[in-house]
Amino acid sequence: MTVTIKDVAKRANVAPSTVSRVIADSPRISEKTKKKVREAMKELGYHPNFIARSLANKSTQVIGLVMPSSADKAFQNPFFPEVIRGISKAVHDRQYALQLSTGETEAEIYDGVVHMVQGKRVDGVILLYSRANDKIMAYLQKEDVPFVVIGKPHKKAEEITHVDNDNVRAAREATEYLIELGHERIAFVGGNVNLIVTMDRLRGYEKALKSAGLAYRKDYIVHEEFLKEGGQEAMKELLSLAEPPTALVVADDLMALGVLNTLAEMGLSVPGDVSIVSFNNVLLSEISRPPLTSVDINIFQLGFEAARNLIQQIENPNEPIKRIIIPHTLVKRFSCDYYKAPSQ
Amino acid sequence: MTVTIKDVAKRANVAPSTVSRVIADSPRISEKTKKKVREAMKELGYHPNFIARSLANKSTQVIGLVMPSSADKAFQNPFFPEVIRGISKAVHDRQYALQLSTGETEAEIYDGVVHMVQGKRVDGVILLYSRANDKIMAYLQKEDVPFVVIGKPHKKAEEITHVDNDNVRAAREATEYLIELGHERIAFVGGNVNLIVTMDRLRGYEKALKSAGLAYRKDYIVHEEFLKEGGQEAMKELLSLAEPPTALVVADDLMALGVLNTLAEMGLSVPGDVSIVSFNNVLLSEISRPPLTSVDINIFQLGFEAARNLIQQIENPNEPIKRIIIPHTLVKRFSCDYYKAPSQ
DNA sequence: TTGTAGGCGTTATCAG
DNA sequence: CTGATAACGCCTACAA
Repeated sequence: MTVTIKDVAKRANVAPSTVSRVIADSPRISEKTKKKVREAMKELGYHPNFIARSLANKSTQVIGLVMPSSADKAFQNPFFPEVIRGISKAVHDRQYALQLSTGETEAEIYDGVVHMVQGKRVDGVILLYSRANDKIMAYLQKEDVPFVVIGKPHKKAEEITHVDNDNVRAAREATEYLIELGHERIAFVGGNVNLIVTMDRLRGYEKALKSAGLAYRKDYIVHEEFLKEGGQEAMKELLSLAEPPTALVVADDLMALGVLNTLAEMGLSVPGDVSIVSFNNVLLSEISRPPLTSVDINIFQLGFEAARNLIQQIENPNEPIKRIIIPHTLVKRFSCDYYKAPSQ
Repeated sequence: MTVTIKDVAKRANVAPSTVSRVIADSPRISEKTKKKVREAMKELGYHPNFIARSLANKSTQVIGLVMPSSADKAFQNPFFPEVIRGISKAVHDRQYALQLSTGETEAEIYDGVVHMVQGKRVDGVILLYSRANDKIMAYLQKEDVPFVVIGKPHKKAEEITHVDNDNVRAAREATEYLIELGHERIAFVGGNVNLIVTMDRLRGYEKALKSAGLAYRKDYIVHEEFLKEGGQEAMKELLSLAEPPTALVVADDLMALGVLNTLAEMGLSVPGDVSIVSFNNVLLSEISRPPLTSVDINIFQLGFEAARNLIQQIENPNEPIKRIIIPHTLVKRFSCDYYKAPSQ
């Protein structure tokens, strides 16, 4: 039925092993036979069987991708298509394939990962998120599976290859930008508290306040997820304080969109009444109203480097642990303005 | 190194084939030996090797997913995470894995698909989009690979299993809703003209106009992609007509978001000056300003059914061709209002 | 009910 | 430079 290496071998009057070598483009085969074999392959319409190769090789040329729980609204974040685009790019040239984790709940996803790892379906794994006490990460580490995480591991970051932004600095700079504009009452609107990226950005925000000599107020820190039902409450509370903030540092663009709309509903204008700076600089930030000032974290690059380094790690077992920091830049649009003292 | 079926066999004092049968839960093995073998598996930490199984079986339990070109902004559409969520759900229970097509350009993606099909890496394929003259679809058909498309195939739809909405009807109903509100000057803002879904929705729009006795005007049809640089131009032109439309049927929520912002920039209010109804009802439509009236097309279900049917097709070779229509419903929010004659 | 043996399509190790 | 031959880990007749 399917044409195999043997058929090609017969057709070209050589041994199967020779055909195999031609496929691998071994330098120890004469150009003449190579040509002969290649012709036979063409004529028969031969295509190597990856599965058989994998079995013999103990290498699948497949990389597993682990997304956060799809039950989570975070799944809808445009961050993911974009990292995947980067990963896909890096992976395509080197002939690797991508396999996606499946399942809705955390438990299901965990099982899925165990399955694809134990079943030897993948050579390595990329974790597309990083949060505190992640079972999957612990598992991968225990099993000594090649993997890289996008984001900073919660613990033992120096033992795990990861690709990240300097989120502390990014957040500090974003906050400093607002300070430069004259704002003194700046609030922080974070996402899921378990995500390391949230923690880091919060720390950067803190640092900026501190070095500017501004007070760090607990009531200025909000961690609701604005995309959830009723998530607007915390936002409303924040702006009903006796001394409401005049500027917000928002965890990411999708959340910023939610914030933008809550503000509009409350009759507050951006950047007129409140300035906003957010993160990620996805498509959304351009087409929002007003277009968002956002920290571009080079999502594509995050994915690209993660994949590139994972492949290196797979192909070279004693590749050292690495920490790769992708640069960021503040993209100024129209969601920030100078602080204006309220006209009494 | 790795523990195989043989190791388990020795440990349990049975033949490898017996172990194999236990894995498959063959009814022709006594409960007693089953238990014995299972204990041995546990003790040794055995996990079946999927690759080896695939080779022997000629079945990989993997489904390939083909996304549109990631060079395309369409890639950022929240439609995709959501279909994938549905697919993932359907696939997880039945122990199938998902493989993603890689590559940026169309040519790269085509190559990728050929690779994964010829390399026997997948048992079947789901096409996550449908457009006119798609090389990939033609290829899959020619090679007789089990596949299903999400959306309606351009040609020979009766020969290809597909999962779709009745987009013609959906668009007609959406348009009729605007007509009921008193609108007579209704424009259509479509996405990529090559996508079948765009064509169908345009047809539905046309039908609604026709049966309401309203004129179908060419200058009311716009097909720019609003997410592109300069895509707002067509929009502006549309609204600068001598008789500008008072309502818009917009291809999908993401585009609607862009339209919303272009309108705001032009100083037009929604739904005050212009009413908008769009499609897909993704998260975005809830958090946009105003929240969008949108046709819910049950994206999750589209993915779920596609996967379910593909698996049936894979496991039962003479499964008939099917056309599955997922129901839709108009979700009314705040982007539509009654037509108000302009105060002279 | 269970064991034996051959095969799935490649690659790798030896010879030559 | 090329050819046998034995794996890779599992499945499935066919036997027993």
